Amino acid sequence: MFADWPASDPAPASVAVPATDRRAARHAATRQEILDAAWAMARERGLGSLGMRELAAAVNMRAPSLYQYFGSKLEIYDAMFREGMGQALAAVGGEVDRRQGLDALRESGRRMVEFATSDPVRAQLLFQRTIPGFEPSPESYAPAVEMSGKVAALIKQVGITDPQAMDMFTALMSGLINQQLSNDPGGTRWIRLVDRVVDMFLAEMAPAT
Amino acid sequence: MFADWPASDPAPASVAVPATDRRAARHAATRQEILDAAWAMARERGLGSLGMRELAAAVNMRAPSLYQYFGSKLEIYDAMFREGMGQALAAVGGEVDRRQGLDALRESGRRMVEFATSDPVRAQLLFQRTIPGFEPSPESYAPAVEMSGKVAALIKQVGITDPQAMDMFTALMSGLINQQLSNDPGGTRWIRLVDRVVDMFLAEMAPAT
DNA sequence: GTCTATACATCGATAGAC
DNA sequence: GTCTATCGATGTATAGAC
Repeated sequence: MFADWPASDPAPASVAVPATDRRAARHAATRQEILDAAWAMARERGLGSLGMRELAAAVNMRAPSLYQYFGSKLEIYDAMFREGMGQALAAVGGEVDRRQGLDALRESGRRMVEFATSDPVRAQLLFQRTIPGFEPSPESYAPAVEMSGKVAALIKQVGITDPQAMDMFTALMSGLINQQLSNDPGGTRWIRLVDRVVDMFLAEMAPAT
Repeated sequence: MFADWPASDPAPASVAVPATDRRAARHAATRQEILDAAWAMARERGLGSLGMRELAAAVNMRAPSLYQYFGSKLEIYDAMFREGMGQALAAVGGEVDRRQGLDALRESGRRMVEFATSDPVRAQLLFQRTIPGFEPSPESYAPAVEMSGKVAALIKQVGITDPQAMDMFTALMSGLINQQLSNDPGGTRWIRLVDRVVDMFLAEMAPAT
């Protein structure tokens, strides 16, 4: 179920794909090389400081050649977003599917916070809207919708019927992530509050449980 | 106490200030005009899309003239940050000083969330670190430290001694703000959860109260 | 002192040769 | 499919008009 967004996804419709399978595979491989280099560059010099010339140099190309693989710089961001959201879905949903009830909800919270804080640049791309002009395409955003559905199902599964529960839960996790990244990057000051916050949430939502 | 960061603050040391008071006043006024135009432009086209030529045109100047008032584009961002943080301190601290106990803490939470969500661009500048190369100067950041101290005092004042209380409270407010801005800009979907979240926080921290 | 014209390096992106 | 050359736009430095 989570294999729908593999790292080596073929190119989107906006870029022409060569006819033969051989060429298509090579094209996809080069595309992935560029993406990997883009992640490395973004982590080194900041997400907003991606430069086409420098990115091209990192994969032994000149800048114009990149446009054979991506229609624009924003399309590179979109591909990164798609990749990152797929990872988020896998990280939060995968293990959680094998647990039940409160344990699963607690684990999903832990994984959400750990996933987001373990890669600040990825979190900036996925959860803040910070690149001028960039908005993820619906296809790239799809995993986020699926993940949201999974969390909603978890909440319902533990017997919480409060319609505000989902919004509160996402806000709590988002707050921990935000503070951790903003005020203690690389540390654990807010990460270690996750279990306590989830328990606080449960006490508010399902006092009987 | 909050008048220390008036909107018409004199120019920082990095830009030469004219000798006479007359000229200094005119200089400060023009500086403020530029800042106001910068806020307007940022709200219209996005914080990261501030352009020097366009900003200059908005105040009937050419781009190089702006450098008489600000040493660089990042210095404009810094002045905006300073102004915004002053407003944050005034919004959160001002009224709260006149209340006491739980009421004051609740009100500070409300005001924090309302302040941040009422101007998304300002919130992006103050609370996300999103402009490539920009970091607020210590002088501009000072109101944030003072505000943080005020909230800590509020928490202590209601009898909460838990050392994690401050981190949890800021995370809760930050999460509401984050979700509101990201997923329902202009709406109230998370804003209206503030009181409930604060109560949940109080129940966790001071069950006896 | 204030503002401008000019210039320059760099950016994302395009055209066309090979 | 990759290149060189180039375009228009950007942030910014400088020289000089008034």
